[in-house]
Amino acid sequence: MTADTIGAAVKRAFGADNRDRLLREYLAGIAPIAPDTAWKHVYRLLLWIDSTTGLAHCYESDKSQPGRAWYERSLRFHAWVSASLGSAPEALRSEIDWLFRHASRDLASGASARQQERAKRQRARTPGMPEPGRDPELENLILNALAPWLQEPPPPDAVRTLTERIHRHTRLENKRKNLVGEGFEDVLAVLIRLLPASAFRFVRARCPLHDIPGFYEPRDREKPRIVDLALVRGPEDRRSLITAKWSIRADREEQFVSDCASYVHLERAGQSFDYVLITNEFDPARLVAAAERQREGNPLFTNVVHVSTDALKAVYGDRPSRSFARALAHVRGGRVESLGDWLSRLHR
DNA sequence: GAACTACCAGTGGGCCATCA
DNA sequence: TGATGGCCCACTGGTAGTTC
Repeated sequence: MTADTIGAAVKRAFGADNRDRLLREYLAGIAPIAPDTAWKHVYRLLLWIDSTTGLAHCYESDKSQPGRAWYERSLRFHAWVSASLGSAPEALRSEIDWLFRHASRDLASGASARQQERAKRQRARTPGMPEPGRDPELENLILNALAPWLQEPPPPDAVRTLTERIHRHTRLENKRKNLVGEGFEDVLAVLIRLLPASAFRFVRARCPLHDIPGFYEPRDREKPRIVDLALVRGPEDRRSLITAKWSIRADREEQFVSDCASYVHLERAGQSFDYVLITNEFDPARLVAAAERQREGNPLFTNVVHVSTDALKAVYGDRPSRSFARALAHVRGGRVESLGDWLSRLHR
């Protein structure tokens, strides 16, 4: 990659080009990937620490606060991930979240001097305006909290620099949402490509449906359907259309059915295909809903794949009740399978 | 070709209703 | 009353179309 292309990538540090560059950097020397270790790479690259609990994120932040039910489950998840990745619980932070940490680094290095110079010229044309980054309420909050330990007020510039950094940190967390969404698809695609003796002849993330062999172009003025991840494998060119969702919400569950109906509608080869859900969702009710969802009397999904069913077992604990027990029954029955098991079967 | 706008699809957060 | 489930929101990057 040339200096120019690195510069272009860093303009969108969380965009597809830079994600691709970072993934190649992370995976250099790792290939081939053993299927049963794929989940470790997914977690090392994408899993993060919830800053409000200090624990690895496995459920919504508000329900994982100390004292609430998911705090104990988050503690178990954090302990399990730490042990499984060979890390101390306190050190897990630096073991995971690789993609976000490196994209953030690129974002900081990409904040160009040229942009700052331009901002200076823009402000010079309209003098007397409030300075960017000033946040008097936040400044007061910090100064009041630290007052007992301060011998004298810090210089205004130092306070402003601190508030700017806090704002930058908050904005960065918002960028994670996009990174986890498309990054999950990217990570799965590269891991599948790096399986040993891969039997796949077609692996593409965010693939237009009509680019997959055996599907029609969109009709009339219909928009092209985009598939999260598409695979074609084996001597009979078996097709797998994969919806990859780090987490699931009820409003997205309806989309699974309509997407599948569109895929069936636009199939032209007259052959069946697999419709697969890959997720890191830990909510048992959502997993059960995905496992049991029907379409025309058959399971909607050919396979329901979780990044780590061992993590699910660890989180749910020894005495699961109600929906937790039901989700575990699907795990034990194989309806919800681990990423490693699914990859092992696929690439044989 | 650059800059801008509108729209889309993805995510987690958070509020609130329901249920056991 | 606390856990759970449903829904909507804000925010992001990507893309297509338009304007200059």
